[in-house]
Amino acid sequence: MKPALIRNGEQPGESETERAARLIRCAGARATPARVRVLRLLRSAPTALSHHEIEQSLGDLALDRVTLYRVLDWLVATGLAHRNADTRRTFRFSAASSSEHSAHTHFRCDGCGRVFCLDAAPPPPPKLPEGFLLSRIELDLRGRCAQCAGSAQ
Amino acid sequence: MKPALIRNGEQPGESETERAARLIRCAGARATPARVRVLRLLRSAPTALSHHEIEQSLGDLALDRVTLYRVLDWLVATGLAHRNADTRRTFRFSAASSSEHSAHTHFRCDGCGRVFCLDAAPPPPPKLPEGFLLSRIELDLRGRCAQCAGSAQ
DNA sequence: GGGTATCTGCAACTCGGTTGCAGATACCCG
DNA sequence: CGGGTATCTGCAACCGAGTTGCAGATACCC
Ligand SMILES: [Mn+2]
Ligand SMILES: [Mn+2]
Ligand SMILES: [Zn+2]
Ligand SMILES: [Zn+2]
Repeated sequence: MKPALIRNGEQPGESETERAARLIRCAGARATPARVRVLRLLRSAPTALSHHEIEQSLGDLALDRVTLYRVLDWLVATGLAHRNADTRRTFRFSAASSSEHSAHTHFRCDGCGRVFCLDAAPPPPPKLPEGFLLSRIELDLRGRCAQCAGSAQ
Repeated sequence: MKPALIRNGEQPGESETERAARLIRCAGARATPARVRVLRLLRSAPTALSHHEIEQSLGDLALDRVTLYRVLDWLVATGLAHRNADTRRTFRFSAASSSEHSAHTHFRCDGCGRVFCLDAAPPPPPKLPEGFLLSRIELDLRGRCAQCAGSAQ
């Protein structure tokens, strides 16, 4: 609708869609509807989303299954998103935020498999065996989320 | 070969095989060769093992694929082993040791996917959102193991 | 607007894990 | 020690998440 006259850099007045498109072009790729929709969704999600949840959330705007996988892979490869396997061994994706890049705290629900990002203080880096290279510290809490703890056992 | 005269409790002179069999019977199940072999292997492994690695390690004593899955599931259900998904979304299994039951530190290699158990100090329990139930704290270090850091990038 | 490298959609595939069921066997009991 | 039975094993078929190859579409440079 509204023509995007902006080219680059922070734009306080831009919509979330415009912002997602700009981030994608800055990463050196075409701002296709598929990429824009997925990145916008990830950036507004409160928890890390699975491929299936993303498909659901896109509703009638849904992409082909494979295209969604490729979009997600590309977002991860460029660093615009993170990927990790949840307790049920499916990948979950979250938008990379500038504040979070080396340490992070997650709560993983053993009931529903969801992953919640918590703003807890990252633990101090420990000593590693000789030759090991550390790139990321994650504090991983496991148990049951409020919803799953409330219902059955 | 040697008849197992022991019934229960710690037995300093017993072999690793006898010890595994006793642990299984104490958990209320039959000490079948399949269970004994797998538990013995897990208890002697320095890292958490994948289903495939276990199959390989058993060599000519290998079980049916499905039986191995069921043995592993049973070990996890009784608490004799732990299961977690590695960075490549495959499950890895490790013997439960008495010293480790609520907090644990792992190093996950992004190169080969292996999981190393480290004896690092467990972080202090953080505060959770209302209604969340905590069962396990795990400090999760990610990067490259000595072997993978040594070779290609 | 047109040309082209990039992207999308479809079909077919791989891989880790699960389910159902019929035949084997560890262990309880005498 | 055997025999009976609940438990365990092996096979075949299945499932869902993720990947690959390729032909047709399209964002973006000009
Ligand atoms: Mn996160
Ligand atoms: Mn461990
Ligand atoms: Zn839950
Ligand atoms: Zn490695």
